[in-house]
Amino acid sequence: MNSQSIENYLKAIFNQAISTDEVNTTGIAQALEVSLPSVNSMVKKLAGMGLLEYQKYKPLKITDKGRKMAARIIRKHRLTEMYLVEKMGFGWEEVHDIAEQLEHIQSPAFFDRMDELLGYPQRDPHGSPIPNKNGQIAVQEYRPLADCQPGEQVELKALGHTSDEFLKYLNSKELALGVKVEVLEVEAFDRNMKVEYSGHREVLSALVCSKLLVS
Amino acid sequence: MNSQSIENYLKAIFNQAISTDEVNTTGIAQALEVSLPSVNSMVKKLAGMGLLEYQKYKPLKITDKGRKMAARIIRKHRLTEMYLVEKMGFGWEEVHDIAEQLEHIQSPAFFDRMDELLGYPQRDPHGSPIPNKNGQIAVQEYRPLADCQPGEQVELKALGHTSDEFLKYLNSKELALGVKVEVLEVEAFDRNMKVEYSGHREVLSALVCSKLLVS
DNA sequence: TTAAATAGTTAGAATAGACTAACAAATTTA
DNA sequence: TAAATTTGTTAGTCTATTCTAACTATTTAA
Ligand SMILES: [Mn+2]
Ligand SMILES: [Mn+2]
Ligand SMILES: [Mn+2]
Ligand SMILES: [Mn+2]
Repeated sequence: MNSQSIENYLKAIFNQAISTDEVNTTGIAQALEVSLPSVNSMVKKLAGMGLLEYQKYKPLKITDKGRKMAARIIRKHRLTEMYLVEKMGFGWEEVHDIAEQLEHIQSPAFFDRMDELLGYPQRDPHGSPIPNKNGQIAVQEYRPLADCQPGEQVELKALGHTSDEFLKYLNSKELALGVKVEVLEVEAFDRNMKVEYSGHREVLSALVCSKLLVS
Repeated sequence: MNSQSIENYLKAIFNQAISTDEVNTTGIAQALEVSLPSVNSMVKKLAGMGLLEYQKYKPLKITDKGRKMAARIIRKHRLTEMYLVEKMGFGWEEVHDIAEQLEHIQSPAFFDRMDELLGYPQRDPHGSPIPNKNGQIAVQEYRPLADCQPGEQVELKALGHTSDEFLKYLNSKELALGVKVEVLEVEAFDRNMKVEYSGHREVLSALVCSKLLVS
């Protein structure tokens, strides 16, 4: 059985591989808040387990085996988040830290039951795809709101960032998944957007718009 | 934050203290399937944390602080078992191993929500009392079926033993909590009991009768 | 294209938690 | 009560995971 440490490192490497492809040691150290040498020694261990390809001074490459294993942990994380929101009444800003722990529970039956009770959901409460039991994960086909033009009407589908603070900010603006958003104006200077959705009229910063994924 | 190891040792010591009062190192080693020296060194650590009183070669004594901390872990364990049975459809024989892991989750909100969704249950699926949030635990006021006399009518309230095998055995006999049992005969030689309950007529061994707690 | 800055590595040490081997105390049995 | 058995302790080792300090390779900038 893999330790929680191993699982957390692997997951962090997998997540960075999605966004940047070039995974570097420093990024993992920052994501996990550990020292560079800690990452270095764990990377060697993961490579020894066949989960990474590792060559000194080269960017890390996750193997298919590693990808699959990471996706299975992420599956548990996201099913848990969905369960906490849908079945236990938590807000989407409250569930990540709990899921961070529950993702290490060893009990296929426990997660299968969650999955079943939830009706086999495809996405977690933040719109991220839930990998299947084989560790396969759907690709995100959404684009950031920031890429939209004035006059476009789109639907909020997922988030590119899921910190508590951002989620609370979205709560305060009543921005939730499924909301239909119309782009009214884009400020050329700073790319702020004036938008309208469910009776609200708001100006959203470029930073926020880059984290709202729509279709 | 206490490690899972610390929590498991403390819980094992607390549990032995309930049944035997005289807690000895060997019993803990057997319960946790670790070596005697492992227990010895952990005992010293727990004593240093003020959770045990420890004197060389003397039986272990758990302190009030230790008792309270253990009860809070057991609260999480038993709430989890109840939740798994009541809200997720698991059988009472399936939940212990999952609860053994979930009891270490650090999230008061998670367990508070379980408690609330369950309607603040007093007992777990095996009839054991659920300690309250302050680490106080109700005393078991039930007696073993083995102490009953022929002609008595009693109700099955809790179990004195909760291994998977025993629970599956009870399933096979359709013996569940709440079942009304009448003692028909007691065999003087081996204390086997002939009993009747919900249309069944069975002979139960003395061992089984000693583990069925009734009132 | 050398110098500075950044990124990655190695060596060595600390802590937690487990173990075996050897021994000592306490208890049981003869 | 003396011997045998059981129980508990100590010493020393091992693995996992973390760290700091020192160093090296790579990348960026002057
Ligand atoms: Mn999350
Ligand atoms: Mn985690
Ligand atoms: Mn249990
Ligand atoms: Mn446990």
